[in-house]
Amino acid sequence: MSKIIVHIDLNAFFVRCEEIKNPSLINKPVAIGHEGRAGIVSTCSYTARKYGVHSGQPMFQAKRLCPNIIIKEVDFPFYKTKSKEFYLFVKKYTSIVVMASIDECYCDFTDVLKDVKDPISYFKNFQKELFDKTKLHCSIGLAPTKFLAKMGSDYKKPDGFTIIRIRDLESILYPIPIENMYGIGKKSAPRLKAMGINTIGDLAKRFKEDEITMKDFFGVGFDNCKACIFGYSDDVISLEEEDAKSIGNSTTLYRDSDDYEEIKETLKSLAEEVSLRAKNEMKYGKTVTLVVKDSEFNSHTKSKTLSTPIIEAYDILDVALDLYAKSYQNLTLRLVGITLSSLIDFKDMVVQLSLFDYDQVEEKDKTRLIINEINKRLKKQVLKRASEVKK
DNA sequence: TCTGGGGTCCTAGGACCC
DNA sequence: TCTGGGGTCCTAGGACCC
Repeated sequence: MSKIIVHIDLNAFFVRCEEIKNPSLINKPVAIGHEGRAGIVSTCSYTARKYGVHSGQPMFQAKRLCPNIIIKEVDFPFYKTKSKEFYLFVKKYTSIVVMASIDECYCDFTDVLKDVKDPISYFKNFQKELFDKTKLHCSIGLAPTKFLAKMGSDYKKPDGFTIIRIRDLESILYPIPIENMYGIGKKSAPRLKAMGINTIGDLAKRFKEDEITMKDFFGVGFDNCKACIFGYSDDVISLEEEDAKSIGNSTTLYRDSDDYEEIKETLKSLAEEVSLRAKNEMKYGKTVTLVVKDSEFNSHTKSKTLSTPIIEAYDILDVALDLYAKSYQNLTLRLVGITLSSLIDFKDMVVQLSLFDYDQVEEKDKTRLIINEINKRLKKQVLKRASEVKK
């Protein structure tokens, strides 16, 4: 028996949130993003899309295409609140829900739909109720796998509902252009097209006829890709929280720069931000990566893995400055970023430390553990205060 | 004024150990 | 002194997604 996997996507989510805050924006061309240097469109309204505005576009281009466009700054705290409302709403329907990002989730409806005669009216009602309760719009995909459910929710927007069963692969999935397939990006799509593969159906055909070429193209992703397009890929919604693998912060400089002091100041605040987040998540990290973009927009990374995990801003900054001095002193930079990875949980750090004779632990490490504990308690207090204020 | 910022996963080469 | 194969870790880069 195949499962019933549902993918729910909140349509033009950021824009919709802004419309909820300010209903006069409804039916207007709206773009979310910032207007400064290097500003790009994060999301835009369906009205703006009619002018050719789309996400990822430089803001000045959006303004050129649509001079009346209304630009709103990203308001993450509010979007997170609405996202949480959405999650709790879905949770009332099925306990098996996992948010895949701020505006989409995967759910398992296998048990829930057992006795439902008419899933179409069931989900139409779901959409209506979601709108009544949260004022959010959504598209829904229902299928036996996560991949097909995702393709389903993308099939008709906004407010769409699409079922893709195995017997619908030919009629629904296969006509879809290859560039719209989840997992095929702007590098792979042209390469596939050059091979005469223009739709997912073409890809399926090629998988049947010429497995050798497909293995060569997809490498380790071959099995999964094949499973996706023939309808037997992953259908497990795991409720276990995945631990973050890295914590990073980057910023485009006010202007391209090779000025050591200016870059040092920027790196300092990036290191502070990374350190703060690492402390909030109770994670130490062993690897520091310095990310830069040069004035030609090429990305470069340099990383260093330490024997001792670190969390303090000055430690992170030390490594980042060292990497900078070694490799990028003479480069004019457009963007700089710092990422902390090879993360180790705070509680595992304590275990690691206790493996040593405690007297041998350096005084500064003891201090750090105490600082961390204080941060943890402070954070709890802040959250408590915040929830009290809300009430 | 050309092109953000947050991530994950994969590849490939080199160092090093057994 | 020469030979080789497996495994792990580190580093740099790149594709992709939201």
